[in-house]
Amino acid sequence: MTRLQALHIFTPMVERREAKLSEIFYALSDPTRRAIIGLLAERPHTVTELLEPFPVSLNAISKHIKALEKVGLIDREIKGRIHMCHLNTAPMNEAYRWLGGYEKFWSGSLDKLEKLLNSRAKNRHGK
Amino acid sequence: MTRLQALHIFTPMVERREAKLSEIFYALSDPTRRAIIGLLAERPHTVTELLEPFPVSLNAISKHIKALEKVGLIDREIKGRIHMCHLNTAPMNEAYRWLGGYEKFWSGSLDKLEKLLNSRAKNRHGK
DNA sequence: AATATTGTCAACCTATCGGTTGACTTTTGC
DNA sequence: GCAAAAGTCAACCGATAGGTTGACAATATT
Repeated sequence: MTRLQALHIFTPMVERREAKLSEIFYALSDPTRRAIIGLLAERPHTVTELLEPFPVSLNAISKHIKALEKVGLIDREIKGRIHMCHLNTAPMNEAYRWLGGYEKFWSGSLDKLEKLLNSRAKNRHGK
Repeated sequence: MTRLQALHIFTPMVERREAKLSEIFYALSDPTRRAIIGLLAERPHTVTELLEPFPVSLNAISKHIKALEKVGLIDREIKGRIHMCHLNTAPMNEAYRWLGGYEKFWSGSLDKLEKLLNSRAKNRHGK
């Protein structure tokens, strides 16, 4: 039983990280939300500025922003009635690293697989 | 109009790629499906083998497999009554590259973002 | 031939999602 | 002071997701 087969007896820590990963992937699964992220990658935007490109209501955008904020992809800076939205890519890093764990399959390089397996032990000391 | 603001006039090609990206992210947003992928990364599994670690019905797993198959993450090899499931990571590559487009934000190498990153967290050594 | 095994399909249930409209609060500008 | 502007909150709606149970088809086993 070396595999992660006992999903239901995951430790709370791993369980939480799994849940977080699910939320991040889900947040990124909506094209409007990804487009919002794209806009914020250029510069911070207000809510109405973020609304402008999309053929939906202000409320819909407000919800998307709230969803992105909840998973940490957006920081909100409130100044009077203006809500300035800033991109925070930190949560993406986790998803990126998860996918990166499978990079060996498409890179076609056995060296990379070796390197990955070797670096797995000391990975615990990262960050 | 340099930005991708006109989301609704995306070309069909880009539109399709966007849709595919949404599907992939969505497929990865479920912890059971990610765990299935983890198992298949070791070796191919039959449907019942994939069922074993999870406290759900066979039908539920069958649905997850079908979902993963639909987005191309699983190839099914049918031999008699046995359905052998193989992992196909190719679709992940697209999601990986999309996220990679934002790598600069957390790698801390872009001048425009130095300020933001510095204000948010202490500087880390480059890669 | 009879039975167990492997897996799908169909119907259903509940929860949630993304969208809407409408009412409301707070801030800003005239 | 008052109206416009910027957003949120609440309620609702149609679609869909993930789960279940039950029936079924097809292949192996005895």
